[in-house]
Amino acid sequence: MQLHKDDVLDGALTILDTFGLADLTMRRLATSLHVAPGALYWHFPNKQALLGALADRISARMAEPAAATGATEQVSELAHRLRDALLAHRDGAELVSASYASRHTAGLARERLIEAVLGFGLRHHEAELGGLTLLYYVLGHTVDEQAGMQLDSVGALPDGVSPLFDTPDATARFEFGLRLFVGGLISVAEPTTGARVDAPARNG
Amino acid sequence: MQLHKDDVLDGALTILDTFGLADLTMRRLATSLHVAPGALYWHFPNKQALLGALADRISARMAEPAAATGATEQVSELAHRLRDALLAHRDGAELVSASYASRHTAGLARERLIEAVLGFGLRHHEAELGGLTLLYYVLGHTVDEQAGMQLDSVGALPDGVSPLFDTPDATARFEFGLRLFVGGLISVAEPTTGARVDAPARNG
DNA sequence: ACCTGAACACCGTTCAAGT
DNA sequence: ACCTGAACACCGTTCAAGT
Repeated sequence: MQLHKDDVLDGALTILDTFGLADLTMRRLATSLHVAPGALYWHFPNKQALLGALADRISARMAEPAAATGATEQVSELAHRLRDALLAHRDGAELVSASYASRHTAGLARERLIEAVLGFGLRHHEAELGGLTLLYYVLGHTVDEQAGMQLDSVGALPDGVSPLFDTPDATARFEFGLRLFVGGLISVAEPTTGARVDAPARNG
Repeated sequence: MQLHKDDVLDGALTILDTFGLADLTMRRLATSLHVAPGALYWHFPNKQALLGALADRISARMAEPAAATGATEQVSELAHRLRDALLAHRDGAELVSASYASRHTAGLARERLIEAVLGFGLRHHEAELGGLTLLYYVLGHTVDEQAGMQLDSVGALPDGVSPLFDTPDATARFEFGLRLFVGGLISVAEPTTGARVDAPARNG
């Protein structure tokens, strides 16, 4: 049986979900696929590239543009979609975050977020920066949230004290940052002196 | 000659600046200090703790509260101070970011940022979330910026094409995110219907 | 084209034993 | 109290050689 790129990624995702990112090693992955470690290097040039491809798979649902109509709703929809995608896999946030930092990702989420930010009436250049800012927020928040879950589940925290990471309001906390971001976008979008459709006036 | 915690951190910082985070290994560090690898484990329980202490040293200048008077100015001052501290050492952003994620840091920057956000009139709980949001932004942006610098200097990019990371306007890009954030803080701080001193009205 | 075998040059961590 | 020696159980990557 021939080994394909997708088989490798399937195996990698299984190890990730079962044992976590620290245990996702080339040797372990090779063993689980019943091949020699060197075999993986025919399909991927190195481990970073493999992890990047895995990050892209985890972020796959970011390929679709936002369905909502308003700019605020689109931003919110995409941010939630990304967070949900990251939370769907053990260490998903850490993996995708690291892949973005090392530039071994296609950057689907980034593209989509920038598109949505464009809906606030910013120019290209500023929408790019705004989209990146949102990406940093979603990744940072979700890495933190997921790290907290791990600590909780491993019992590293004193009994009953999950100070920041009670799962009930993790979503509410996430949404606060989203409102903050949207408020910022609105304030940055409108020209210093009035004259925009639905947005309030700002003083310099 | 006795080995002290601070000697270990000095050595670690030298390796970090000279060779980067990937080459900062316990064995290499031990060699540079003329001790056996095991010696390090008398001073630090494990590598993560050592890196956390190093992150705290890099962030040391965040101990001092902001000197500026306005809330906006304080946030800006602290954000710049943190970014500057991270950029002062090779892979500084990556190291501090990882240490925050793994909770092996004292969280000086976090505390200071939350304090400054409090100046916008938010309640405790919201100021904490706002401070974290700002922390995510500064870390995310600076990791990205520093990673770009690395790629540039290693010549991994086609000649003359430093698409996002021309050092000239990296600071300007950073400040755009800051304005975005401050705008968001203002919009979140003011009660839904008018009645705040210097801030504009928002429609729900 | 795709993979194995075997090596190269490393890791972090532990722990008895020394001083 | 502080450190060495030596081991344990791993890593990522390369590459001649096989099919």
